[in-house]
Amino acid sequence: MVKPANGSTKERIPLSRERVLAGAITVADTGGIGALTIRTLAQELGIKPMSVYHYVANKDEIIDGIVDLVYAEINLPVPGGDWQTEMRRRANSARRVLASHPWATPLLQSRLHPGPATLQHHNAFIATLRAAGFSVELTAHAFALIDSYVFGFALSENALPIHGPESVADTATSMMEQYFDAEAYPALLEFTLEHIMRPDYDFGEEFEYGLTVILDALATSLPDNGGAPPSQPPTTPSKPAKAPSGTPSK
Amino acid sequence: MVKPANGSTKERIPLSRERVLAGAITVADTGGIGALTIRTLAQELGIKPMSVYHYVANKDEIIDGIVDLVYAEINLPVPGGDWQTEMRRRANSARRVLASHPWATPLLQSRLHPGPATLQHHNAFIATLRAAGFSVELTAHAFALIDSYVFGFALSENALPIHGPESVADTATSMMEQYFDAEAYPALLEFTLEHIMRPDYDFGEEFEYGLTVILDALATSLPDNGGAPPSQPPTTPSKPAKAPSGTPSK
DNA sequence: TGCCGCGACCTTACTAAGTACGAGTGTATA
DNA sequence: TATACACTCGTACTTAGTAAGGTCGCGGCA
Repeated sequence: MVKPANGSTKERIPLSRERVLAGAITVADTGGIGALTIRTLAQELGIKPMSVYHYVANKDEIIDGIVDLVYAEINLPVPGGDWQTEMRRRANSARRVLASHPWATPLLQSRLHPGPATLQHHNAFIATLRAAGFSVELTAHAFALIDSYVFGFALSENALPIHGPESVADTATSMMEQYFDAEAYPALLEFTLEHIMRPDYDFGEEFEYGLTVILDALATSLPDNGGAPPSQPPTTPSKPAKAPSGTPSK
Repeated sequence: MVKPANGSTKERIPLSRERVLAGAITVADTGGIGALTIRTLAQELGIKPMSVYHYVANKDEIIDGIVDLVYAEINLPVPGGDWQTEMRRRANSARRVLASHPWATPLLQSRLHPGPATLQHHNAFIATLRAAGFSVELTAHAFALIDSYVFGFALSENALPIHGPESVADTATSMMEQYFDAEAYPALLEFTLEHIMRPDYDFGEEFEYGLTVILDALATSLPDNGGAPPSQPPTTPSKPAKAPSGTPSK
């Protein structure tokens, strides 16, 4: 009745949990998690809403599923490699991934049912530090510090109205305009005018600075800090001149 | 008829925007933002749903309003004071405030319509650093670094199932149990057993460590770093009392 | 061949939310 | 007393999630 896979219309790929979750990510990427409803998802998949429930128990399971898929996209650090390099690679990967799935940032940490990719990710993270000589305690410090920073940064970054220099400036302008006496906030005004609204302003560039600060600090806390000097923190000049993370690669 | 029988005197405190927002915070604190609906809010206030709309245009305005109230609760840093002390005080205050309003953390940065308390907060933050001799650029670094950390940490902390040592351990246990072969994640397992599940484990204690790392690093980046040695990063016995990176002495 | 069961997908319908519209009620002032 | 306005509420429309159960095609099996 409906249409057996005859000529004109599209071949019917059988639905699956994977297709459901992939569709959910597409919808969320396009319109935010707010746009992810069973109905929009069904539309994206070309099916009727209730069919989704053949593959997932409820919407929460969809959320858990796509969060795990996001974790799966993040580059895992490799235990045994130079830990700073690995941490830096993972951090940059995480930032990139979260930038392409902005809706995920507040969810990553808050799910109570971690999936396999999530567990594998945490496992690799911890293993990398332990293999580099971090004590359990220092690993805990590093975990909290790095991930608070990385996820917090992603949160801030994704909160920016739109990305790209010009739109930030536009937004800042209109914000300052409509919110009455900007003169009540002189420091904020100066900061906005002299920094945020500069044409070459790019908040994303701040990421490297903080990351370097954090990794260096952890390096000095390592017991066998074998003379390896910490990499230069990208001193005050804004550009962290392509941080060569001081440690020799193996 | 539901009304109390105090016919003559009008016990009824007149509704107001303030009461609406305060009620919204109460509801959100009790059951999370998910529990905040116009209907639950009306119930909390002892009124009917539509009455709310006399004081706010829509639910979004309620969210904007309560976010600004949360900012208002955070201790402002005082420009002119010792900047590390001020930053530390503000950070601890922010953490406390966010712990009492866990629903707010993902919202703080993402609102497009900052209220007066929000602007005042940012203004005080920036002014404090500028007054301490931070260049505009270093202020931007510090802003991104500190706030990413503070909000990121709050995000992680609030994501913990419940607060307090024992419940974390319980959760970790059940997580490891139900998620099949914990042996696929040996480092995670070790970490969980030897650290997370220790009876005296308290994630919150990590906060000071990271905050100190960050403030010290910023201190060394300050041009007039008047010989003041950075404070010791706390805990972690095994560490050389070495000044953190950035000292161009090398 | 005809029936059965099953997996995949769909129809209907119930409930909870946000909120538009406009009517009731009380108080202040003309 | 009449009019105006502020505040509050009743009704109803719309979009969510999802419970219950229906339909259809296919591959066994008597």
